[in-house]
Amino acid sequence: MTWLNADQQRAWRHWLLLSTRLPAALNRQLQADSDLSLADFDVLVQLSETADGRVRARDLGSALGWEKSRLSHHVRRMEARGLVSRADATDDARGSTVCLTGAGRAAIEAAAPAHVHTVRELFFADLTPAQLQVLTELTEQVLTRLPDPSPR
Amino acid sequence: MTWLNADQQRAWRHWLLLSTRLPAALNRQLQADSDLSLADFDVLVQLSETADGRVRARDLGSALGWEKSRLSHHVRRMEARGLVSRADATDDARGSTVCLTGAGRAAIEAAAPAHVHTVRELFFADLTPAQLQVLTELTEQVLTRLPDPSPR
DNA sequence: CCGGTTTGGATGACGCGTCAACCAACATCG
DNA sequence: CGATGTTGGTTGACGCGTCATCCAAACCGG
Repeated sequence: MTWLNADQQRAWRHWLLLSTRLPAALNRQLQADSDLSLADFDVLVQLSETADGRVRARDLGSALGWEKSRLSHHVRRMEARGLVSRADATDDARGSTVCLTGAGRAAIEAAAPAHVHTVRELFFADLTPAQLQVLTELTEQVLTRLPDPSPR
Repeated sequence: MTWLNADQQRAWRHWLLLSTRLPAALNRQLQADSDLSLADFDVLVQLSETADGRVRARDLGSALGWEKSRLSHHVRRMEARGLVSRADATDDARGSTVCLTGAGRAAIEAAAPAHVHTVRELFFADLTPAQLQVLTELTEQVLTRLPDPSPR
């Protein structure tokens, strides 16, 4: 069996560290400043990008790359906090539609500036265009090799 | 306020996706093949790298970059499964020492080959040396800018 | 030596993410 | 039409990670 070589190990440990700490740092900032989680933010972004602030749950899930169970749990919690509401889909009696509430819209509008600022500051601040390009290629390349998350 | 430009957005979304899906994929593989989580694996690696398979809890926590509360919870769960045991530290009456059990050693030895193979396959397979170097620089660069996780 | 602070660790509560199971509404094809 | 899938969504259980809180031992200044 071949273990990773020294360079790979170094890259791998740093990657693992970064891919846990960066989201954690963003979460803390969002939570402290706006009482939202990163996942809340992602949901609100999707909803606020549509004209009427309503998205079919199925489409929301696939846009976010979430399992339907995860989406269901999360939307339930967000609904309890008044950020979104749920309605039945018009064209499919099984379906469900997630709707952005006024409070939800207010929350993301209040949260976005500071969040974007933090992302820029923590991640993009010192990245050269060359690094950015390599990063983009690299992530896309690895993502294509990942097994598709099976819709459970 | 300046939102991210198109390149940055693309890189950012891919990054976010990858930094959740790659660990998830590894977790699934480890779980399915060896009934271990990625976190279990990390703990076992640390323990198995010492001569006697014992590490002071404090040191284990800082080696992993974990909060002490997280470590405490995790070790408790691993202890319940027989992978590690706990003992009092000899030199400090407050201290606690985490010890690798026979079952723990067997578990990591059984899990390592397939796990390493998956990491290589999913992440390093098609990475060029140039990409690897940029990735290493980039992660180190960003990590230094991250606020230190306060030892709670 | 005594009082205050720091350190090492445990615990309970709570939000998050996955898995397994379930159910009702479509779809398909005999 | 009816049997047999498939799709959209929910729920419960459980492991994970953070926060807040607590406690005892160790350290440190006067």
